[in-house]
Amino acid sequence: MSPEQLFQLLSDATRLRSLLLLTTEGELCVCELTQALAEIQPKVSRHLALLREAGVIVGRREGQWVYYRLAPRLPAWARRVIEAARAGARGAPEFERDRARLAAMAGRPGRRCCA
Amino acid sequence: MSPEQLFQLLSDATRLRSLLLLTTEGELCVCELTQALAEIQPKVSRHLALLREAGVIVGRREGQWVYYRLAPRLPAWARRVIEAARAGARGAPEFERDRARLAAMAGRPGRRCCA
DNA sequence: ACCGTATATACGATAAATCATATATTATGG
DNA sequence: CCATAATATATGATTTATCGTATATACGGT
Repeated sequence: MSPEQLFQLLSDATRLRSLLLLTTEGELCVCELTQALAEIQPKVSRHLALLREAGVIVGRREGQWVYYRLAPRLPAWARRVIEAARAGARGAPEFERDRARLAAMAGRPGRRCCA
Repeated sequence: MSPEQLFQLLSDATRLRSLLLLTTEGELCVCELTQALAEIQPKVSRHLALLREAGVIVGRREGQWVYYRLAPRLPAWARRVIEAARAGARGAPEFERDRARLAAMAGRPGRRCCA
C-alpha cells in the first residue's frame, strides 16, 4: 500500500464517502452503503471491491450480507490520512446527507429496530 | 479545498513527489524540482500549476526563478494528510532517489556552493 | 428444486487525466 | 535590441477511470 495508491483510491467520491461512513460506523453491509450513498448497487459494490483488493477494507460474509470494515492491519500512516480526511469532511453537506440517509434507513440487517 | 480534490491531486506520482520534497525542503524552484524528479520541465511545471491553482502550494518569483512552497493558508487537516503521506513514503526508494538527486544537484540557484 | 434478496462481475461506452512535443512568456545579461 | 535561461501554456494523442446495464453467483426460506 503506497501513499500514491491510497490517494488514488480516496480520490473518488463513492469510495471516499464509503470509507468515511465505515470509519464512523465501524461496520456496514453493502445494502446499507448503497442506501446511505443513494447510489446503485453495482457501483457501490465495484468501488468496495477496489478498496478491498487494495487492502484498505476487509469483508466478512454473514448470511446473505457482506459486512465491510476498515482493514485491521491498515498501516498507521494510512489511518492518519483517513482521520485527517474525516476532519476535512466535517460539516460538508455531501457527507452529512450520507449519515442522515443511513440513520433514516429502515430494516437494516442485524439491527434491532428498537433497542 | 475538499478532501476529494486534495486526494485527486496527491494521486499522481509527479505531484506527490514534488509536494513531499517541498515539505522537507521548504522552498524549491522549478528547475530544482525538475532535476530532483528527473522529469522534463513542462511536465513538472504543469503539475505544479495544478497544485497552485488548487491552493496547495504558492509560487514566488525571484528573478528568472519561481520558488514554490506549501501554501501557508493550507487547512490543518490537509497538512495532516501530507504529513501522514510523508510517513508512508519513508524509506521508499522512489522518494529517496529524489532527495539524493536534489542533494547532488550542482549550481542550485540562491545557494552558496560552500556554506 | 425454486424463488427472492444480496452481492459480485462482465461489458461496451463515455469521460477524464496524462503525456511529449512545440511554442509562448518573462527575466537577465550583453 | 538580441540571445539565453527559466518557466508557463497549447495541442493532439494516448491511456486510464468511471459509468450504467446486464448478468452471474451466493445464500435463505418455502
